[in-house]
Amino acid sequence: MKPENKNFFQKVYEVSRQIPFGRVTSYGAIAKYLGAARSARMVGWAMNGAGAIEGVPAHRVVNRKGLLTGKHHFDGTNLMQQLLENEGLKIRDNQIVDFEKHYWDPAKELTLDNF
DNA sequence: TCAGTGACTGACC
DNA sequence: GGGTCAGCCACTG
Repeated sequence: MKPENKNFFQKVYEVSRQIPFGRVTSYGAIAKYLGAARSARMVGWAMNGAGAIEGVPAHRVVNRKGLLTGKHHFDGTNLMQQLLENEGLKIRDNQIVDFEKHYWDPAKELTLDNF
């Protein structure tokens, strides 16, 4: 099974599922990893449906500034923040504190061999 | 069918 | 150094 055989959305879910506990990544990082760096919006759109899929931690995916731009898509107003705080992350003003330290780059720490 | 919108990003002025 | 613009493509009315 090669990644080319999977839909873009499906690949986004596969990558998201492998985000380590307490780590976060960005939409662009996933998009770039999938070979569609300019389609970060599609990653965000994919996350819109990721909430309905078990095992896909959409709350660990934020924009490249570490800003929780998608928090309103969660049930609770601050559910996304609570989930991140539950993983040891600190949120301040809808933004992840020390985002760089918790940043997880799939292109560096993940290989397509896993697919 | 067409146009508008969106959980983004990089380039340009 | 900040604000603006274009590209990306699926979904909706």
